[in-house]
Amino acid sequence: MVGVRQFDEDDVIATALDVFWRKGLHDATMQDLAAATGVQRGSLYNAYGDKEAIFLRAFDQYAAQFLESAGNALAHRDTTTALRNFFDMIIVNMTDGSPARGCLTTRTALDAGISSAAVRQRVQDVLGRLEQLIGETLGATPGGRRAADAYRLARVIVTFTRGLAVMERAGYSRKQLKESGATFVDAVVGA
Amino acid sequence: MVGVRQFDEDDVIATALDVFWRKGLHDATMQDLAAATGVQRGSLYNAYGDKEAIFLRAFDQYAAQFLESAGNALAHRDTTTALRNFFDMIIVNMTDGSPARGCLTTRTALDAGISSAAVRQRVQDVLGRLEQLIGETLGATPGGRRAADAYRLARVIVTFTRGLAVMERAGYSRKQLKESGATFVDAVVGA
DNA sequence: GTTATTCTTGACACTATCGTCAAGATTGAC
DNA sequence: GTCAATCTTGACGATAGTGTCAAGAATAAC
Repeated sequence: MVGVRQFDEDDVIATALDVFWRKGLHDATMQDLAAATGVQRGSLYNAYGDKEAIFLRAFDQYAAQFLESAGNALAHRDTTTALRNFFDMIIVNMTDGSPARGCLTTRTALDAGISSAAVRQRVQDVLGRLEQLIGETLGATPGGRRAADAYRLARVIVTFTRGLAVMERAGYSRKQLKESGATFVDAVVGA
Repeated sequence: MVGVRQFDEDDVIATALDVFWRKGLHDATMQDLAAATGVQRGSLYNAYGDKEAIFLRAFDQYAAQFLESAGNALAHRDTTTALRNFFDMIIVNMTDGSPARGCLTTRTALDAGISSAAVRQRVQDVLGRLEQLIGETLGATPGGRRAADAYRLARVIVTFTRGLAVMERAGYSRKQLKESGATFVDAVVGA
């Protein structure tokens, strides 16, 4: 290696994630990324190819961290506690920052101008793995549900979390989201 | 009146609604609207001012029709039946067309590049009125819930419908959405 | 210290979109 | 048929974004 890269790639991706999280893939421009990272547009093109490539790296990092947090939150013997933790985590994740950043996965799923198969696939992967995690949690309950029921319910829970992300964008406060989350958990699992 | 308008305003708004529904406020361009309606860009600017004004008209029409459909679907004595009808309506609404158009309200709520207070307000209005409709339905059940419970649950139901809209965008089929809807209704109300 | 390689930089060409405007076309009212 | 108001049309300037490229800067290896 000669003529060495002037910036730390991990830093750039982490900063890019923040930009994409706030603006969305479509609305974040290369100029935004250049300004936020302090790396010139040309260098970014040279290093990564194009905006989508940067997004994919950032999203992968986000997804890994997100799924790990979800897994941790769900790691409780008591299903109700596990789900409460999980919802707390989800809601904090989307209401964090000022102004709040919302949920990147949901924003990306709704981003109109995305035809990229790679991006769609990532979104589906995150949701699928989340479903899996929750399904395992529900099925593993001592004297728990039948597997089919657990996974059907897991999908309902994932769907509800997506709904929370939309409500956050619509202007509902963290407190309101938490109340809905609690009501949901009581209604669905507590019963 | 002299120099009379060459197009039918209702037709234009209806066509514009279709364009916005498919592309979103941000991604639909005046050129798209001009091409779809057959009315030149300049004429649209002359008649409506700008894109947002057209969107607001189209969205109002959409919201009125949507809330009426919701009200009809919910108009059943039996709460469970009412909710089933409601979810059928919602899911058909978002999976209709090919390719499916998704949910306009949800898309608009997530649209990143929207700073317009007017637009945000419309989204909140639709969700608020929907909550109201569902709350009334739940509260009106013979021997029904306490009002506070009904409205808290109504918000959970609205949230879940938003989740369905996201899942549709993520690639879930009408059939899968209906299954989740049914599971949700059973879990939340059937219990 | 020289070299060869890689990165950085700023300018460039291209495309898309917005909103505006003057000139022309249209038509109801008289 | 003429007039006057309104609509339509196509062109314009401005802005913003994309991706590319040649020239220059930096540095690891020798």
